[in-house]
Amino acid sequence: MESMLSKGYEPHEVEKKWYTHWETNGLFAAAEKDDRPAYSIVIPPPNVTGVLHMGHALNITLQDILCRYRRLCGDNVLWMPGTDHAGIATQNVVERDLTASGIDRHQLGREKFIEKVWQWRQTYGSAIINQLKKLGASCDWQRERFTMDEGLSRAVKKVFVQLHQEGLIYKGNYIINWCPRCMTALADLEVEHEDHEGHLYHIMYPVAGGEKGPIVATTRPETMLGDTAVAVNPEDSRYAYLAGKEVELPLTGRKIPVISDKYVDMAFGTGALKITPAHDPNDFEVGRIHNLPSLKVIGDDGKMTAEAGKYEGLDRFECRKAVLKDLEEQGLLVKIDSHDHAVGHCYRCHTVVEPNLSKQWFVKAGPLAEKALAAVKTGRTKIVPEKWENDYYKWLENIRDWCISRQIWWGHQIPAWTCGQCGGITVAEQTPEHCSSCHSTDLVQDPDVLDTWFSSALWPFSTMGWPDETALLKTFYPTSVLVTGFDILFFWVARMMMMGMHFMDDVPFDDVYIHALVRDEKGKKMSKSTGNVIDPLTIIEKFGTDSLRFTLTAFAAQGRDIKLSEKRIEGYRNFINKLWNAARFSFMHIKQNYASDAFSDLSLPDRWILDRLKTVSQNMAEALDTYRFNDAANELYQFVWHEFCDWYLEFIKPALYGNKGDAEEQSSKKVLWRVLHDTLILLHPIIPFVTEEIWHILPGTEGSIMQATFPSDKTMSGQISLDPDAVREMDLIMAVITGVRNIRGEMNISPSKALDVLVQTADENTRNLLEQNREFVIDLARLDSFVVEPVGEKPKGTATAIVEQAIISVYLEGIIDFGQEVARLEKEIAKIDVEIVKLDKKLTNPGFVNKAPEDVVGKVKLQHQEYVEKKEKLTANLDRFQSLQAE
RNA sequence: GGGCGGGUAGCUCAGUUGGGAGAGCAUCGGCCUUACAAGCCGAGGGUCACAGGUUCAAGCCCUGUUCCGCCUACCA
Repeated sequence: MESMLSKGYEPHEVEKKWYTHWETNGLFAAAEKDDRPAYSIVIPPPNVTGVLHMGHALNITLQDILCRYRRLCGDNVLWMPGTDHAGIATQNVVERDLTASGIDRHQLGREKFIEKVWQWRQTYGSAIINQLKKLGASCDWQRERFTMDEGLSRAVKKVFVQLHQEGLIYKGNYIINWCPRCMTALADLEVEHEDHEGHLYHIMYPVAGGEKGPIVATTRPETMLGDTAVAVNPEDSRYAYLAGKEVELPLTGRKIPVISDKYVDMAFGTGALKITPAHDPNDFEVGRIHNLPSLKVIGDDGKMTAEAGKYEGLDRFECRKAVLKDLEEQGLLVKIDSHDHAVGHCYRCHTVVEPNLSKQWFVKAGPLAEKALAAVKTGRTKIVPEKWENDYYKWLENIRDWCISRQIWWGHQIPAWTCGQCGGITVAEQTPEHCSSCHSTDLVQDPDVLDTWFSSALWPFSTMGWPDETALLKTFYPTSVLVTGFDILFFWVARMMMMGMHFMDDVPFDDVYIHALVRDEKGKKMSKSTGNVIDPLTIIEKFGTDSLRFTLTAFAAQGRDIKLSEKRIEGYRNFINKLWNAARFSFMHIKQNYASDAFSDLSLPDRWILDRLKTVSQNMAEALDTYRFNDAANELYQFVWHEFCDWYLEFIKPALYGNKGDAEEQSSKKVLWRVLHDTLILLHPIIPFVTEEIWHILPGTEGSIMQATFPSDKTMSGQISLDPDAVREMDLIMAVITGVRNIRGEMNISPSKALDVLVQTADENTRNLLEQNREFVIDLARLDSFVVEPVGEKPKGTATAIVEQAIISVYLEGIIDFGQEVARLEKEIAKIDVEIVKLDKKLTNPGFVNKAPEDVVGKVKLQHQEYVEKKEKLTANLDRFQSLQAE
């Protein structure tokens, strides 16, 4: 069989084979009702038009690890998959496609356009899903959902109607963020602020009659055309003379009042503030209080309106230039200061957002936020790492109403109808026949659609069939954990909490695990425009999925971003290959099923590796239970490579080759089978493909490794117990071997040259231990002779290493120049001296000896003594060498 | 403006109640030892950003400084 196994692991065929196998055999399927404990995760639905990026890869890998792990633990696992309709993003994509063929969506009309988008989804919507599958995602694909599905749309309507009835959704005229390119309103969250070096323009507004008046300061001079007042602080003596007067608004000929409001900061700018209620949220508020008219001078298309007079039709930024030029000509532009300020951009197309007066729908967020806040404060839902809880609190405590209407076509159309007769609004789940106010049938549905995040907020329960009371909800809601990046903590997590508490009367998830962002090797956010993206699919093509998964897992430390480079992935690809080869080697010797064989005649390495296996299993479980993914990965890496491969396999080779007698051969084969078997299961959640492949070659396994049982006290059934004696004893044996190897390496002695070694120690236990395991030492240190004796005559012409109490002497006569050994010993002694000085300082400090806990003092004393003894032995040797040299 | 995170080996980062500074990669030396050169054996390398403080003891706790990153905000 081993001849069938290639020398290097080749992932591609293996991955395809097993993914198909898992899926067609229903191994990802959750049971709606079941006696097993339920474990559930809803996927953060990727945009239906999206392409897989590293963020997804990390996010999916971590969820898949948890799901596979919980299945191995015997849970009934539901991983609910699906996609998000991503209103603005998707509409933009399809529009761009139309534009390419010279069509405007308005030519097409709403219905045709939406049809086009559905077609688009039909064609490309499965792309992202297939990419998730390439990552090995073990989602229950039979249950895949889409936010525009019939069922989910029903949930959206029901939520909208109920919130409206409860007064938590309202329509009103307010300042909102407007993207002139997407031609839609945006929520506050959807605006990305960037610091810009801008200017603060000081403009003189003459008092009526042309005399000098107040000077206002603004960063957006074009908005002056929409000013309806100038405000000053009532306590500002500089402007007292203006109270109640009017000033002339330059370039317009309009007269506007000077009003007093203590909102104005006397210290900022000139202390006189222009008021533009239609284009600034603060001004809007001031205008409301003072009953000022609102004048909209910037249109929804970003061009100046008729209200802007001669500037009509100019782009807003062109208009800024024109206004400044005209003001300058009239001598009214007093001064220009440079001024840094934040400018809002659309998070979808990066156009500068315009605050605009507009009639929109809003969610009254306060009451919903309270419950969401309490759920985390009381610990009902735990956010991991905990530090994110603060951000969560802060945002919810200062939450503002949420603008949910979007002026696009792709999305859930708002279930509200305006009456052509009385103007009343009827909100209903089903298309109403009559106006709820005047009973007219002249009804037109609101053309706007809802914010995509409105429907994603319902995801944890809408995907499970809500508003019906389904078995799925009963079994799996609340979900066990939500795994996501911090960038959507507010967008999505907080809103799911609000909706979950309000409509399900319970949190949507017990835990929230917030993972890092994946960046490039320089720490920059990966983006297409910067061209620094590492494409997961390319990586998979090159290194295989398991390599990518293991890399991401090993770097998924809590609270820090992941800087990824190909070099790293290559390193973990080597690990996969190492595992593959260890298995290949094992299968040269394991030809039968040892599953039910009791252990007997265990050698020291056997006992040791079983102890390590058990410890690692426990650590692995603990790490995954607390979302310390990197710890889990590193623990396994260390164990597999540096304990199992580097030591255990080397130790048992002679036994496997039959050089140690039948009993030890059988014993080691049984243990090898068990360790390989359990290690594969431990690794499977992180690297599912290679483990499944090896699993099927391992004699005695049945079915998929997905159906195996995670190693625990139960499965180890008392056969494998912690064995601290074995660990201690092995540490000594390994130290002796390393001591000899060290001398060999430092002295440049060829590895093929077998050495003669003498170990002297007064400790009888150590002598017995070394005698009992002498074959191991001889094999791994490559010795010709190995003598163990009580301390006696010091040998001549040897290099020395000290392990615990034992003096290891390697005969060098005829091999090496003794001067080299002198240098080596001096170096070694110098190192020990540093340690002794450090420990001396502690022990001569009365504060330490008196105040430190006894065990700590004891430990230091012991350590000190050990170093001193070691030094004495090395020094004695050094002396002999020096005298030898002198001869 | 407010808040948060970070600064540990050449690089990327671990370091969970304060008690012997770690890993991977890179570097250097030696090896085709019949699972693996995507490998094996060994070695070197750190004033834990800086300055104070608490403590017998600080990478870890406190204060300040500095640099970097991010989030958030209606001072025009």
